[in-house]
Amino acid sequence: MATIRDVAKHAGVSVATVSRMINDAGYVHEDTRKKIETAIRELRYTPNEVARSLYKRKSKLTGLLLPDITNPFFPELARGVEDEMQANRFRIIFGNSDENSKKEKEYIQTFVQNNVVGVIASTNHPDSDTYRKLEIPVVFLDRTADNRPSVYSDGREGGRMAAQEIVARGSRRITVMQGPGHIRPAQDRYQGAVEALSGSGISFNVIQTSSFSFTEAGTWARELFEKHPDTDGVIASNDIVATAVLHEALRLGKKVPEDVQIIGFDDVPLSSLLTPSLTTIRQPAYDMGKAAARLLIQLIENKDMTQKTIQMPVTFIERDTTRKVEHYG
Amino acid sequence: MATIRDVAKHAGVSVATVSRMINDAGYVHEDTRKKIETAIRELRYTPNEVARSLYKRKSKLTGLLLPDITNPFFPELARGVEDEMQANRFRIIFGNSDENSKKEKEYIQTFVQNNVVGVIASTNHPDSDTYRKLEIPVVFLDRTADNRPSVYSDGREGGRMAAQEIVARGSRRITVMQGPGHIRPAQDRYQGAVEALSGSGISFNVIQTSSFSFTEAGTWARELFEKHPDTDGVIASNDIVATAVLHEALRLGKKVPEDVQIIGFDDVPLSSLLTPSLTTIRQPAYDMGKAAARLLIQLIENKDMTQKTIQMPVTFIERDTTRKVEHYG
DNA sequence: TTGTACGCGTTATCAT
DNA sequence: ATGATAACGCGTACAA
Repeated sequence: MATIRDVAKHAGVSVATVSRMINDAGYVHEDTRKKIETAIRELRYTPNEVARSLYKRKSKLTGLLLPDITNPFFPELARGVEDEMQANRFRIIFGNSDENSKKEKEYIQTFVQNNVVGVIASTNHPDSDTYRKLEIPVVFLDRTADNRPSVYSDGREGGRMAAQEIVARGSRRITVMQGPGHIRPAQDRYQGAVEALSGSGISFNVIQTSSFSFTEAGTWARELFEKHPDTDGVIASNDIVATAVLHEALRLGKKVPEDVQIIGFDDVPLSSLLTPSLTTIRQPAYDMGKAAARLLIQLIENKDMTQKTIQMPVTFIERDTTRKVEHYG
Repeated sequence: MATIRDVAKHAGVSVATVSRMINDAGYVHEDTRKKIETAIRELRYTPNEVARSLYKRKSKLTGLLLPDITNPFFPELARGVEDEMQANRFRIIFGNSDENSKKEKEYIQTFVQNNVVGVIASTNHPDSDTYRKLEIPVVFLDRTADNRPSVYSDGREGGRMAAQEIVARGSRRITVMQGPGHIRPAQDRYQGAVEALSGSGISFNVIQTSSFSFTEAGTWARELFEKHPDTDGVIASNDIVATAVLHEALRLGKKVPEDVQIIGFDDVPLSSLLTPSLTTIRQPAYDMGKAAARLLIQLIENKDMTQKTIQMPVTFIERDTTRKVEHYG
């Protein structure tokens, strides 16, 4: 790899001049500029970002920490982040945390060891020292903490929405699937649903689940219909679980949505391709990712912002696992 | 951030001693070791990887370039890579290429500017200068190039398999969906299928598709049944397209697998959750990712390997979009 | 067993 | 308009 020295020698000037020209800081004569340009081209010189980073104590690197890229909600988020970063010439060091604090900590540590200028993280412990003590901007994505930069959607409202819509469509023996206890957004949705259901005076059952994995989802779906065979409405903690429930319901010969209605959460891409297609509460994942990246970049550049937390709207996506209503409410 | 200097001062020794202790290279007295350990703890010192990287001309950073993390096949790959890298304390700079050479080139360039020690890439142009001129090891993932390190599965054999299985199960008016022309694995599958079909003397139609996106998949599914309404067997270019075809077939009131059989490719996680669940040709994506990372790490450490290309087996996953047979062949 | 000093590739300061 | 040089934080000869 050619260095700035090589370029300087090749062009017959000093490294200082080359540096000035590259960063166009300070004067450099048109003629020397040309010479340097040629040298750069001929030697295929590109600045060493590591040396830059060492001197300036900041890089064009950014850290992205997500629970599990294998959960279909996160690729959308990640892509939104990446597109925005890429457009602004930032690069991303990526890691999966598995919602595990130790792993998070390790990642965050190596992020700072590599001089990243900012971090986007989806964590359940935004208030832990891991983040509190960080001297670079952090944006929490799909998670919140009071008064700290974050981009998330209103899970509670989403849960309420799901409950209202399923009740409005006639379900009366509802089962709510409560997502993993340690995952905040899952609990928000759950509470929203419970809130709305309690308010409406309709009784409901709860099935507790402990992960969002594809393989386990089937187990809970089976448990659901074993314990509560007369369920006529399921509010799932996300689309994966909803998909498993749908699959199981059909396997048991139930008609969806006639016998049982199902509402998911997230609106991951596959939801519309199921048969029947899945009614769900949509989070605008891609846009959330983009917004988070944009916010982080602003934080990196300005250091102070007025609008630090962005709550994105959730929307009811009516498809075929719920019945139609004319109008209600 | 504390530097090695701070630690040295705090412990009353020289930076060299601290360095030696950290990397345990050379002697260091037990007493001084203790003092240094305390200093490190108290100052919360962690080595600056950037300075390390600059001096050693190599980092613990690795580049991962995938077409689109939003395509459900890739998260599995990525996770495999990440798990293996993480276990070996390597970090990943991640980018989406969109199968676009310019983007690829930009990413690869910034990878080297950041001193990455190796690259894993899923590209259609492994022979381009972008990769040929790289001075660090590259492993091609889900793609191949003669004699260069790569991890992929036998798409051609997979295509053949799909054709044989669908024929063995009685389809006689088959439509093959030909994936995007510029994506190698898609063409391999296609050719494998065509090969087997031609060999069996069974006629077939072809529908050309130009991406693997969720949104467009539906369009081709519709086109398929408009142009070839009597199709009784579909070999899709991947599970996304297959899912769209399934969805469309059901929408048209066709019975699957009685009226039309469908075979996908990849075995992405959702396939088993569809109703009917999708018969497909499985690629062991997670393991492929792991294998690629393992191979890259060996390349980074050894520089010469005997076994440079790893072909993973594809397997026929019989589920419910195909009919049952007792035995055949 | 420990310390001094140089170099990794840049940028920025200060002369010239 | 340009050049010499210190500094960024670390690892390693080499000297002590």
